[in-house]
Amino acid sequence: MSRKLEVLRAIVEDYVATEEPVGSKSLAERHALGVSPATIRNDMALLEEEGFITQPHTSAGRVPTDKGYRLFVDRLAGVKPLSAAERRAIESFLEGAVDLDDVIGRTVRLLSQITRQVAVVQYPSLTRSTVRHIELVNLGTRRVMIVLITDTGRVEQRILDAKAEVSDILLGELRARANALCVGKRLNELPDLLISLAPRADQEEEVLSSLVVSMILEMAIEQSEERIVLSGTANLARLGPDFTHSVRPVLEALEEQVVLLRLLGDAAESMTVRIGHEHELHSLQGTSLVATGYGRAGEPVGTMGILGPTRMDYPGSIASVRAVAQYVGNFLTESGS
Amino acid sequence: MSRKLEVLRAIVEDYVATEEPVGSKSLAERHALGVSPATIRNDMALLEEEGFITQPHTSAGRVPTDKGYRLFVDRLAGVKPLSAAERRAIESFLEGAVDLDDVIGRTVRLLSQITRQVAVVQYPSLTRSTVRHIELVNLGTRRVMIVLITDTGRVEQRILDAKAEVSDILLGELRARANALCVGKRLNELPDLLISLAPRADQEEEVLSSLVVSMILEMAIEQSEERIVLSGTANLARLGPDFTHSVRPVLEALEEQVVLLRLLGDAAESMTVRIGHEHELHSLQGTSLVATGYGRAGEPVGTMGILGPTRMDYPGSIASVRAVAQYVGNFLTESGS
DNA sequence: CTCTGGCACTGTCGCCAGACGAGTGCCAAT
DNA sequence: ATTGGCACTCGTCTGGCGACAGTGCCAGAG
Repeated sequence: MSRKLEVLRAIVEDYVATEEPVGSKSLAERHALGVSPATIRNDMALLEEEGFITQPHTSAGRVPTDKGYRLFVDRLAGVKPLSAAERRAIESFLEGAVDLDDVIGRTVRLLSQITRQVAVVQYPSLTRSTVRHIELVNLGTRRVMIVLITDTGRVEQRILDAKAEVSDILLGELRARANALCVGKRLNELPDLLISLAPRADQEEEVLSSLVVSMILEMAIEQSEERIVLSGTANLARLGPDFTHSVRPVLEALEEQVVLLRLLGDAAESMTVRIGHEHELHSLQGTSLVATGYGRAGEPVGTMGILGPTRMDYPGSIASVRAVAQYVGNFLTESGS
Repeated sequence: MSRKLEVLRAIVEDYVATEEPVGSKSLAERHALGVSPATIRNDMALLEEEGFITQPHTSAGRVPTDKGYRLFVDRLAGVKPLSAAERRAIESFLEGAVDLDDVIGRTVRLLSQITRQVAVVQYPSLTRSTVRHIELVNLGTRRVMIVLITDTGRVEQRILDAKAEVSDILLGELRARANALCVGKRLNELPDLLISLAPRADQEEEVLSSLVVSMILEMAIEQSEERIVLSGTANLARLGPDFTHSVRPVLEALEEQVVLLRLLGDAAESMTVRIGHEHELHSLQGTSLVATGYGRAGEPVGTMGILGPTRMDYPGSIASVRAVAQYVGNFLTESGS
């Protein structure tokens, strides 16, 4: 690898470590590059011309630009092995998890702890998972509870206000048919399948079943229920006083579920790193996202990742996110089928 | 009311409004106290002796102490009527809420919006509400789903790993008996009631029912499931740069469910205001809590409130929290029974 | 006894000038 | 292509200075 790139890597590493602009002299000292500061200065001048680094003001050290970070993660970042403590934490954090909420909660906390950044975890997406069971419960007083259980352990329920009293027998029939039709199918197939449930001679049943069907569809489709949880927002405040003015917009953005969905939405299956201005939202300019899908091998059901300052430890973050995602994926697959 | 107290009120109001230490002169100008600055200075000296106000440094204006705020909320704070916009927001924010999660989510967002502080809402406590329905669902492959529905709309579910295949008939019997026994009862009565479910001649049923019973009890008792949600943490960053150093510990504290539970735990039924050092946790020293119970009249099922800097608009916050709590309480009562 | 106007005192904040130092860019030499 | 040297640039730190806001105290008036 050319020395110029070696210098860029050194700059990124030092800057991430010290959080201060790095100059040619300290660079020559801390890294065994085998050349003098003057030579490094020449390389740095070139790197600056090409837009990989800048100086905040004349006569200060250099700081990587977003473009510089991009090159770094694409071509220069090696894999950083996890520490023993991290590995241990990952292997034990799911012990004793009782339900899906618990699993997701533990995951997001773990991620924020080991990366010391804001962690973001999307619940297993309803549309990508399959139906394990549909339950209809007669609550009396003209109310029916509908429960939808997916193979990823997610349980969604609604209470339906039927217009008339509901007969248990009728409900049982409906339940049986709904399950026969839907179990094992993906949620996004439901609309087509459920059509055949609707037409039926009996008047009473007609009303009820169409209500039930529409409610199930609502549950399956409604994207707003694509929940995302986050943790570790306190880590944002750690970013030195220079970040203080920008922490508010970031926090505000993070409170919008929609923004989070968009944030993770494009981050498809494989490891995705989005740096600074690569975000659409410009309140997230100073931050980077490291995210990946999780779930069955090659068939992710959701996305998780971390969000931190562009000046972050990419190799470490990538390693952590990947390891956690893999572990959770295995866990869901094992316990889920 | 003595003029001294009038002065204290004026100081609190001005300080909350301007966020700057308030001096005798501006005080005399902005408030029609009918006396000269010199007189006010005398009163202020007394107030300072008694510990209600301090000056940050010798020649600066006065700032209320925690004790001063305490006196203010106890004896001086009038009721501030809600603005028309607030009233409108409160009356419409629950329209179209689909389930309990949704209700709580909307509530916490509303509260943080209108008070511009961090809002905290506790889910209806399981132990205080009553059972509406218990459902047992045979999932096949030796699994049984247990669903517990309360009158507040909360739905709790667990999946039970029965040791053997489960017969539907058996499960139906168990379901019927469990419901006959528990519906309408409070969750904390369940332990006593469920004892009678356990002893039974049949061997197979014996095993299953004891498993089910213990699971139901776990659901009813487990306090860790007393979930609390919060919103509006971005508002913490609004608190000027002087607060910047203290925002991190606060955020950290807020991420601990346990802390939140303790925070709201003591805030019983009626309106509670906890100011600064009155918190046990000293990372919350600079903050105040305004909280109240909500639920059926005189029989709260949960707590909600807001957390902000001690320097906050108490009358406004109290009015908002009270109004929202009342509205949510009504909503739950109406739709819940 | 209470209130008021006057006055001296004190600490903070903003401003400016000067010293310092880190770091650069360029150039001539190897 | 690399290196040492050197002049130059700017940002940061420091100390001093004056303006300012607000106080405490005191003597006098109602």
